[in-house]
Amino acid sequence: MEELILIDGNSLLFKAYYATASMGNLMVNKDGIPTNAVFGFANMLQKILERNSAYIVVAFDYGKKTFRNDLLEEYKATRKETPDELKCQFAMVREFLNAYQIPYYELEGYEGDDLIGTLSRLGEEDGLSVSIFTGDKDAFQLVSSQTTVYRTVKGVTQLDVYTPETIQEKYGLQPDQIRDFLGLMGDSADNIPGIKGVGEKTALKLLHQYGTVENLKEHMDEIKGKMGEKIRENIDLGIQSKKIATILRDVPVTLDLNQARYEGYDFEKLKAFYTRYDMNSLLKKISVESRVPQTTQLKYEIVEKMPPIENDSSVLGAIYDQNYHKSIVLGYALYNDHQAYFITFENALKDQAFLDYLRDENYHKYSYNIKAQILSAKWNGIEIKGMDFDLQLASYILNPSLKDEMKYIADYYGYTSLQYEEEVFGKNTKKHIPELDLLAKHTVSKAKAIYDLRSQAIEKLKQEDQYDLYQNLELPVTYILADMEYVGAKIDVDVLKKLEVTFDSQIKSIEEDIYTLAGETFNIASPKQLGDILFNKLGLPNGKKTKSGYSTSQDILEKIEDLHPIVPLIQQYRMLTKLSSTYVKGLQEQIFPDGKIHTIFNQALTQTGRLSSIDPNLQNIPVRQEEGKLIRKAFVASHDYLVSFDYSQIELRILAHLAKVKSLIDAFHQDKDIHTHTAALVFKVKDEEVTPQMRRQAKAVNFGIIYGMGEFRLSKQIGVSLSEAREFIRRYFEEYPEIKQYMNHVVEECQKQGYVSTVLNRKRYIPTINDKNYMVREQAKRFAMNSPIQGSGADILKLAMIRVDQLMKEKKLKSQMILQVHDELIFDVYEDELDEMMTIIKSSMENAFQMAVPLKVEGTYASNWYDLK
DNA sequence: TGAATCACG
DNA sequence: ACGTACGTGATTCAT
Repeated sequence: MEELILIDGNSLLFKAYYATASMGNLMVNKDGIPTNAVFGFANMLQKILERNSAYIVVAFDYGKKTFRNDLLEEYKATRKETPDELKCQFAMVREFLNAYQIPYYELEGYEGDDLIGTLSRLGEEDGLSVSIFTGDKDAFQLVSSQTTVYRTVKGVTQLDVYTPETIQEKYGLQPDQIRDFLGLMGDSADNIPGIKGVGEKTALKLLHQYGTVENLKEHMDEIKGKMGEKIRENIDLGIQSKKIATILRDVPVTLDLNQARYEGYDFEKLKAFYTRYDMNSLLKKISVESRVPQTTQLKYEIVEKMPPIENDSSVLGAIYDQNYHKSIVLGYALYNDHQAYFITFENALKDQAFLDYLRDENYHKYSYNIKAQILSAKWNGIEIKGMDFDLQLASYILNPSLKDEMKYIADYYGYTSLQYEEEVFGKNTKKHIPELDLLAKHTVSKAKAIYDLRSQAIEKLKQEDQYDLYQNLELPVTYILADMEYVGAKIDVDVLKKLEVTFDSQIKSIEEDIYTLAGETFNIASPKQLGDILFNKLGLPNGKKTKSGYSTSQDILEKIEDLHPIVPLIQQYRMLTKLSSTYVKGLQEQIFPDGKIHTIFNQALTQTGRLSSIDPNLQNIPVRQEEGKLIRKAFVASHDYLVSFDYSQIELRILAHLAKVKSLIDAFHQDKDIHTHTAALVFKVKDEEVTPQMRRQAKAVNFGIIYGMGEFRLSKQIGVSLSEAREFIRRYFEEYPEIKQYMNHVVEECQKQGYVSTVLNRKRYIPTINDKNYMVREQAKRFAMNSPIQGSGADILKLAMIRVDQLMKEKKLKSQMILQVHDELIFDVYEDELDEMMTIIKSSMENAFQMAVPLKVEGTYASNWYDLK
């Protein structure tokens, strides 16, 4: 069925305007003309056009007076005057639509709603499926089996879908009862009275019983009590309000389908428009699009048995749950230049030829998030080999800020025919398995996108000199991570159970003490209630950081911990509940039937190239305090020993290398304690004369420098005055002048080329580096200074992982790498391989990357993680 | 859904 | 005058 798109121009323009205007600074072009509403509207239109619909029309209101004012004089009387900044954009949007060659209708005395009501009726009669885009609830009354309403939720970026089913679900009403609903409730924005005292809840109750306002009038004498009185008094207002809320469907407009057919924009006109109004992101989009051939209708087949696959293809499993270790796989899509199929998972399992194909590494397979593909298949009994192109990883390397969704990724390459996952699967409570046809179409579309975009991605990687990083670093790492996740970390659940008992009894006892000291019981976990007790009731000096009340965070509590015995108790309570809920209880819930925890390492998320770990996060298991560290006793070897190696001071070494800091490089070559060395320089004393206090302060600066810290933060961190901190930093840069030079240089580089890069040419784009806002700009500078350091650290550990893995394979060792924690690798090792593993890991890590300073590692083995120190 | 808090490197 | 150190994830409360 062909689709007719109807857009409520006024409604969307208003929404787009207020969505961004409320944030303070209005977007304007270089002549100072406000453009925010049209920009929002244009963005939304581009998204709508991705649906490749046949027909499209935009409707506008026209004239101040409509028939509704005849019914009710005060209709919309309380509306504030439209701001001038928006008024001028109504003309602008018409200009925009002309460039897009999209017709718009307006008719004196009618609102856009009424035009849409009429056009949707005409569209339905012509056998079209109709989609209405608006910000108003009123349009729900137009919904039918043929007509769907898409309503903007937040700003104009997100859309809620309304079908007869969703309206039934949400309100328990038929679409045409929406008129009665609005009539009864009234609408303060439009100044429609409704029946006083009847709100959403009551209106729905009445309609569920009486169906319409008119029928309610018939039966209103049956209604008892105050409610009955009110209804009898005001029923005529209700009936009139309904009339006003009713969208007309027979205004004198005609729908000329030939005129409404969308045949693409006028490139030159649109380019001129975007240029004039400084809408550069949109301009870029159409410039890219115009080079991409228009996608033709996707042809594919849903098969019960996969035909023989002749060429390299993209293969994509539809993984339903976010956690692919536990998820079902709904089916597989396969796409190459002359084959396009979808097979359900059930049928795939029975299709021996297809299983053989998947297992055959000689067939190259392209995909998206290979690790998830391999593991979801593996847990469900299917082996995949030869999957050697990953669009997710390639795109992440090209730009780590890209959102991890195929739709967005494809858009980045100017390939715009995909749908959002949410559109297909729904979200939150509405998440569901779509019908086979829809699922197949969506999955095959994505497989096609992978296939079509592969050469573009590879080309771009080569162009950016990042192909090596992708092919020889990230891709090997993804297979290693897949193995690590699948092997998992063995847990001794008894350790956790015992800790749970201990912690919970301590929590209980502390809880009682806190209530006694406070003189009342309250929710200690509620910062709001806690703040009230501490700062109002007990009158403690509030290190008051008002945003939505008092801050009760650790650093505030530390300042007042000696002033009242309740404070240390709260600190204890915080620590113990954190440990109990996040770790002791949380980890137990994550143990698989094999007695292990299988985390997911996200390889395409961080802005710097680090991994992240989720479900559960095994990169933040407590270690700094003894109580928390006990959790680590639960992580045990599944073979004989756990082995851990970590880099010593890797980020400072990288800084020394990148900035060519002579004094630092020398110190590292002499294997000096780097914080002591720094302290000696800054305080101008001999190494032996450095006090612990001096070393502590120097350490804070060393770290702070890596993060781009300012004097304010330093003074707070080490407890000195602002001027002392300033002097400290001055001395620091005096001793390490290359660091200052380097930092300036990185920032300048970033300002010039828009990104910073690591030792392996991993890039991070920082578009705010030239922002007009001081704060934003300063933050961008800190990103620029820190990212090459943190990112190079990530590069180096990944190199080490590849080296270790390769050596282990060469020597056919059965021990396994299981975890990575940013500068540390953890292995599950067999006793008879222990010595060899210790040697291999140490040398692999130390020799992972050649720098002006040596890389130093420290390693230990033990039977559990706690004893690895 | 977002803010506050706190766990890690 | 302003606001103040990088990168993450999980839990809880409150809207």
